[in-house]
Amino acid sequence: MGIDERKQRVLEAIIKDYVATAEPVGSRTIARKYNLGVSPATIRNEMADLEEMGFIEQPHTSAGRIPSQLGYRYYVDCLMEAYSLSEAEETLLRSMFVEKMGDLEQVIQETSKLLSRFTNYTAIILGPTPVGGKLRQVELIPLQEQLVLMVIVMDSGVVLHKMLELPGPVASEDLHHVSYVFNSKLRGIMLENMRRTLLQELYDELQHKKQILRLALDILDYYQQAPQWEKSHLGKVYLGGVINILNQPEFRNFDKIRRILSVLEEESELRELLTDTNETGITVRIGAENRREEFQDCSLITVTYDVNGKAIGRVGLLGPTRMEYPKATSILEYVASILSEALQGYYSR
Amino acid sequence: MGIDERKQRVLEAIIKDYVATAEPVGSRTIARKYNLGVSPATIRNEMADLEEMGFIEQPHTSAGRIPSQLGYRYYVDCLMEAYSLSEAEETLLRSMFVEKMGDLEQVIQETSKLLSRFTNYTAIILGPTPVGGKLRQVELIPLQEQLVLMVIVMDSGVVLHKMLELPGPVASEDLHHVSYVFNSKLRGIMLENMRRTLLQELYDELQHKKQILRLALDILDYYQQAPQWEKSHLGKVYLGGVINILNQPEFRNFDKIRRILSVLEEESELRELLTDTNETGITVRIGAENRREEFQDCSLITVTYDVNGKAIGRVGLLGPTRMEYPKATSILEYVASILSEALQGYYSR
DNA sequence: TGTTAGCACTCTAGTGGGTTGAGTGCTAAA
DNA sequence: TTTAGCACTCAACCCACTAGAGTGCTAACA
Repeated sequence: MGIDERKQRVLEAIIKDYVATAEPVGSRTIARKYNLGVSPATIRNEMADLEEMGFIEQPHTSAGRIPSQLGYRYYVDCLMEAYSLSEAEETLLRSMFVEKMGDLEQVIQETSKLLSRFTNYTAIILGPTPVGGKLRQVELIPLQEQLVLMVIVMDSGVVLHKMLELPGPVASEDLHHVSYVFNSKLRGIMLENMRRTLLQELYDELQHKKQILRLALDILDYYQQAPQWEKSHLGKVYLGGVINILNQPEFRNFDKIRRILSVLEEESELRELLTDTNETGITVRIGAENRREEFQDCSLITVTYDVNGKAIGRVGLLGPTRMEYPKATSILEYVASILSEALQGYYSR
Repeated sequence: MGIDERKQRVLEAIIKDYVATAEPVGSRTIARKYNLGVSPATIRNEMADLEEMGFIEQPHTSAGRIPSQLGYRYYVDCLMEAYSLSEAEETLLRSMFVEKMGDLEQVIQETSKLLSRFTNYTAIILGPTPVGGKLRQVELIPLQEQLVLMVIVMDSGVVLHKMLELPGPVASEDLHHVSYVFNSKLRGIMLENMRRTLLQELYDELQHKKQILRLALDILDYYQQAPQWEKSHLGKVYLGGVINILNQPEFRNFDKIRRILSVLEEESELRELLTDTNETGITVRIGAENRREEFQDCSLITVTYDVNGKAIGRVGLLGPTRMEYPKATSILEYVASILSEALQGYYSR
């Protein structure tokens, strides 16, 4: 049994109606609201077929139908037509977008708010990952005798900082010297290759200055050891509009909300959620397609944003499976594009 | 009508029981569980008095009593005896505390998680405010021809950064020179005095180098203009255990939760919440004592943390008015003290 | 052969009455 | 002043009933 055109239109009608109302859709409703030119009885027959094929389901005998996960998937893959933002919407979005105010972090934070406000879903943005980016500058700033703040600025404008505790007191000039050597060696190197690159060259440069060599090596060791440090290599996660989850009728259930929120509270979970795909374009995860069991009833749409043609992070929208897919994807893509554009400014070309 | 000792004990019993069970407390329960040596009837009389005085109230005629806001206030001020953490608890807390891993931000973030896990309330921490602190180092890092990243490191280890767009292209050496001048002039100056101090001295230093003077002034102007920048002067807000709100039976109500979460989502609201007092010690805000109407049913306990005897931020616990005040305050104070201790390490003395 | 009207059937959600039980206030006795 | 006794109140729960939406099936129709 194939899925002919009329079945498609019935499925589409069911999805559209259910997305709009969050109520199971009956045959009469479809016949009335979406003029397919056939009677409810005929639609009932089609619905029975669609149900058998697994595209829709019935909460209980005397209720209408709701789209199944498979139904949404089919809709997203085959049926849905692209929603194109109107001129007015684009202008509005652009006008709300805060460009180049403050730093990168702020731009992204604001973007997540904007996105959630515009869609009424929850926005999740993975910030630029330092890993893969190139170093621009390293500063070692002495705070106390044995305490140094290491500030690393990436080409992308991402700023990392880490406190280093040195094994012994160090003269300020020595530290300065190490800073200088690091900088002259490191510019343009990838963060993850920092240690390797440096080790090779430090000896040449500093062999006549044992004391400083020792210090430089200590710092590198410190860098290597600290497992916490690695975390900051992964890119921060920004959330916007978590509150919107509470507005979805399907989440009017404390247990569900608790479980979803507990995932949203864990930065590492979110990062995983956004990074478990390598696709560069847009991805749509419907219900159980999300690995996390807490997101059974959620869909997550993500898209990369990029600078100089290279993807550097992901923007996501989390909502119920009953999501406005066409609109959400369009807005998401548009916002990602203006974010890319804005970030372009921060990046050296 | 005074509040004699027996009334106190009845009030205390009601509060303790209600805090533990979240159910209205009846006279029988008190007579049974808290041996005051009198019958339920006597307790009923006392309760009638307490109600008349406004310390307790009745949800409806045939229910027990619950403490009123005034009742909690009296309890916190007069009745409550300090809860002292056991050796074991202190050890456990200390062992879970992550010291000097990574940077300041991470320590505070982890502290908020620790605090919320330990108390089952929501932790809110206001990070160190750059304002009032002293500058340690300023770095101007060129990213593009007209784009400069300004990194400011405070004595406290707080790192601020801001993107500056210059009106025209600038040679890297010039920028370096400005960096150098800034640094030599600024160390030890308070952030908010930066501009004033610099203006006075820049002329002396740079009058022979018109081009660089111009640049330096532009940068200062930029700093002065940008209103967004001011925000980062205020100290970040860290949240932990938002999920715990959902576990309180009094918040099993979507409207309440939505309203509370919407406040928690706004960093500025939280900052206001924590900063609208100047008291240096512990503060307890019960119900409507919190200005925000959304927190009618919440209590917020806050305490300052400090370094070198100077308060630099606040740690707070947000829970229902039915809070375990003695335990919460003790844990909060202890955690604030180990946080202070840990931060001491970051601060130059 | 596909479509449709008609109809019996199913199941949820909502309503209203009755009961239970916890807790109270009042009164009178100890 | 305390306490036992008692009538009273009220939320919460249970249960039966109804209304209504929606279905599947059958038989007639184009």
